[in-house]
Amino acid sequence: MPGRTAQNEGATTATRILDVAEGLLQTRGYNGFSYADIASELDVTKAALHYHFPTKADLGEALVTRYAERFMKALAAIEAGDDDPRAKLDAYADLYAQVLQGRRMCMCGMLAAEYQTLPEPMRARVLAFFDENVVWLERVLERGRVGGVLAFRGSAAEAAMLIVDAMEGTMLVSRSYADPARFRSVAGGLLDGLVGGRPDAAPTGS
Amino acid sequence: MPGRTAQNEGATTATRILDVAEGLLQTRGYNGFSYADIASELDVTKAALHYHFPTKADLGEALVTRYAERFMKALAAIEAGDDDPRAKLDAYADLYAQVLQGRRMCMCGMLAAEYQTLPEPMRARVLAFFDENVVWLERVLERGRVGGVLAFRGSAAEAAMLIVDAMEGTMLVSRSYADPARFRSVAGGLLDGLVGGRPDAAPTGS
DNA sequence: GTCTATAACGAGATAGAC
DNA sequence: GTCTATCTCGTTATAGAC
Repeated sequence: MPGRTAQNEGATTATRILDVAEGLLQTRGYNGFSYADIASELDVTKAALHYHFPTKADLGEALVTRYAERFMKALAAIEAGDDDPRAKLDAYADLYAQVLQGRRMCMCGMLAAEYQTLPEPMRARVLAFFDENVVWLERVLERGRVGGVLAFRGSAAEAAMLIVDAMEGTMLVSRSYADPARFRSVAGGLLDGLVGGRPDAAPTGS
Repeated sequence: MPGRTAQNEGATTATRILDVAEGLLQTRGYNGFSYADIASELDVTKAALHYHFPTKADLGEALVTRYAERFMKALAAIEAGDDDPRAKLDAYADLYAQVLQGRRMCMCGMLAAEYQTLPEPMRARVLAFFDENVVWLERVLERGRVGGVLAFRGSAAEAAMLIVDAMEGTMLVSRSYADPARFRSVAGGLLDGLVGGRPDAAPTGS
């Protein structure tokens, strides 16, 4: 990739703005960065940013829309693979683990914290992201149960919500410790305990 | 309680400031409220607030310190009870459920999202809060396992981290949906699946 | 301990030249 | 499409009277 810089020189300006703003949003939150921050990283003026994204609400909506679309494509890619259901769940957890690199939080988890301060269009996108995650997981879980390779208590919908919420939560906490290994340990332990798919290790000590 | 108002007229001014600021912090985040917001709710001037808490960092540190102390006292109260370990875990989840009323997020979960923008003293308090939660849970889990009433995979430390992280995560997501029932369902499902303590319902479909 | 007043700065946003 | 310049407002914080 010749000529590429940290700000992705080969891309359109709008895309480069989104790339920088995305990093700031996932690191500092929607209320934790300004147009001035983006401008200084890209070495352009604030006015130029307002040409591409007139208001911060416009920018925020574009950011969460792009993020959600990219995430759904990644889910579709996992879906298309020929792995077994447990491997799909591991791949799902790995999506979050990748985001956690560079001390980034899941964008929608971050926005969930700031939910009460968000413009309405952003709120709707955040909830849609969680809904779509739950639907995807529900399908994987249900198929795994029908196929006899996954076993879990309760409904697939409840298990799916638990997985989404636990991913967001352990990401949130592990990021504060700057410890991606903590995330991997907790996420792996959740999947082991929830759906099995491995030789059932006898609980120790009893 | 005669003479009490929503702003707790009977308390000292510093306490009333903390009460209002606490609600704002847990609802909107540290970067989502200002001294002007507190002043308008209490009907005092911003200057009066700065007398009690010179800087916002001072206020933030006082808030997280008070919150953590109160939470640890609640944990000690559960510890002192003669309930069985599973009941203690349910009581633990109920602490979070109570916070979620009024659309509030756990203060330290909220601050974990904003971690990168926090002054160092606040950061340390947030991590200490999580550490103390894990230590408390670890003890409950270990005693339950030794006593034969709890069974879970892996180490007590890993299970404790999973519980803390999942509580924070499901709180974060459920609050966006304004749906405390969602929290209760997911938190209950986690404890059922993780530690049992109930008749082992056979997984369906396999 | 609380007030008025204001300083000092940064945020989001716009006008108009180039 | 990007710039300079500017505007308005909100935010944190301080000085000094009461």
